[in-house]
Amino acid sequence: MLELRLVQGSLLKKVLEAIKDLVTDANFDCSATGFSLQAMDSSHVALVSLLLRSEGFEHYRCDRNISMGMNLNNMAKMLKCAGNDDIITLKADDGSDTVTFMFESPTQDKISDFEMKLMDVDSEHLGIPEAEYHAIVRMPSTEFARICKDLSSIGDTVVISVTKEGVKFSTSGDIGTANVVCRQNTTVDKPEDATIVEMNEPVSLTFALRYFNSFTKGTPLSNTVTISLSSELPVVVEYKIAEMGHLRFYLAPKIEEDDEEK
Amino acid sequence: MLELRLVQGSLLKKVLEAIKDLVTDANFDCSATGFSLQAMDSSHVALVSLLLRSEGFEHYRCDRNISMGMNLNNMAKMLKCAGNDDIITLKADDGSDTVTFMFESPTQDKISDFEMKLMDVDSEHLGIPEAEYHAIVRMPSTEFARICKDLSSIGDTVVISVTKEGVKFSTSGDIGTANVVCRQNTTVDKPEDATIVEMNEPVSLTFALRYFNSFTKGTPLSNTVTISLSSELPVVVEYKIAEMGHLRFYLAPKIEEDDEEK
DNA sequence: TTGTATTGGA
DNA sequence: TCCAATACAA
Repeated sequence: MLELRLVQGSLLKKVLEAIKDLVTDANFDCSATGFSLQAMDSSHVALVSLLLRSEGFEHYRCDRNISMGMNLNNMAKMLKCAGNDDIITLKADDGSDTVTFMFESPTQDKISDFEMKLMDVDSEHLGIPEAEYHAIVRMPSTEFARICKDLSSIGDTVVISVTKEGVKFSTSGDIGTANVVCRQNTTVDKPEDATIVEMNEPVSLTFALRYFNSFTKGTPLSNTVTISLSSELPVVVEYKIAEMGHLRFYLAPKIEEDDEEK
Repeated sequence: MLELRLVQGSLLKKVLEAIKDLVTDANFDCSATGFSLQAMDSSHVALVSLLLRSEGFEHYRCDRNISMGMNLNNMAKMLKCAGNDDIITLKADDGSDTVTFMFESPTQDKISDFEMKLMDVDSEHLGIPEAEYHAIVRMPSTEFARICKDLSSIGDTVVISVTKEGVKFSTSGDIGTANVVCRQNTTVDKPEDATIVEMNEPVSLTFALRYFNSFTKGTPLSNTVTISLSSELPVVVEYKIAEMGHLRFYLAPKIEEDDEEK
């Protein structure tokens, strides 16, 4: 028996909007610790990792560990039927091959339940080692999204270079080249507007922009985004989910010697 | 060496949005006087004329007259990467075949530079004689845009008739006919809401509506539009650019005896 | 709450 | 290619 009651149901809606374009099918893993997901994107290049800790739920009952395979597009379709202020309760009976989403309007005047078939999804649960990163950049999530979108109108790849002074995003394409420099900047009115660079070693890595533009679908989840970089390691783009956990995206850098795939 | 610093960068963004659909490639001409462009539309029927006077720039350095050929779609793409509050600086070194757009965010925390290749563009710099017009109509630019859009759902051509009382826009098509009359009207709260008709002689001219619907892309540049008409002369549709200059569109009237081109 | 920007559809 | 509906920002 599984029953998870999430008062701020919009969080789950946003999470699905953020990952459904990247991952089509995935297993949600429930344990006493929380509700989590780990999946490769459909092209098997990027990794998505979601954690919603049990403490973040108003009610969290998970009798035994369970893994539920879902089609994320279908799940997103159902969650779209929940109001943004609705309380969402996720239920599954032991041994059932379905999951039920219940939506309660704030006034309790409208109660909906949507039942969705579960599916078998191959899961390769990759252990992600905790790593020390050469550089960690925190910046407003909207600004990061804007930069990724702008640069992708010029080129296909982005070079992210971090120095003490700040972080530089560069690209080049047929019509020209572009560089966007964000200076470290902590003297802002609101702390979420700050751009903070923690750097142990300068680092400069190249990535495919199209994945970044998928990652930035996570923007509605948090005002800030954290980008962790080390040479040779996948970059981590993390959106904190208030009081509950995080949504993280991992993407391996392009190696210089790589030819452009076309 | 060329360096033009425009504090209100959104102006340049709007200018490019206004002309990029009409003209694909054009030469920007820089002289001590200002930054200007003159180009025929791709079907060689309408003429676009832009002037941004040097006094309107915060900093204007143009060592020698220079003509820079640009693909306006590519230039618009790059300018879209500037924030609306950004300061835009346009730079070109002597003899260089590229131009650089620099965008500074208001807080100076984000500095971007975009480099674009220049191109050779055939330019036929037509002298546009200053003319006396039979009638000059000034009206709210949004109203003019609305009329052009509305009429183009009925017919392909518009007859603009100016009398002392006001201006009439007429069209007819398969499904019927339409007349929109705007009366001279200066008793309004805001001066930009006025419709003013200066008329020496009544005039009635016919134009292809599709060009007018391109011209009205200039609407964001100014609250008012000025339409200058004389029989036998191209109409001038002018959007003033505050403190800097203007964007003008010229279109020859259809002659009554003309068959419909199709 | 309004106006604007973006996205999806015709 | 253009327009409408929607989502977002001011």
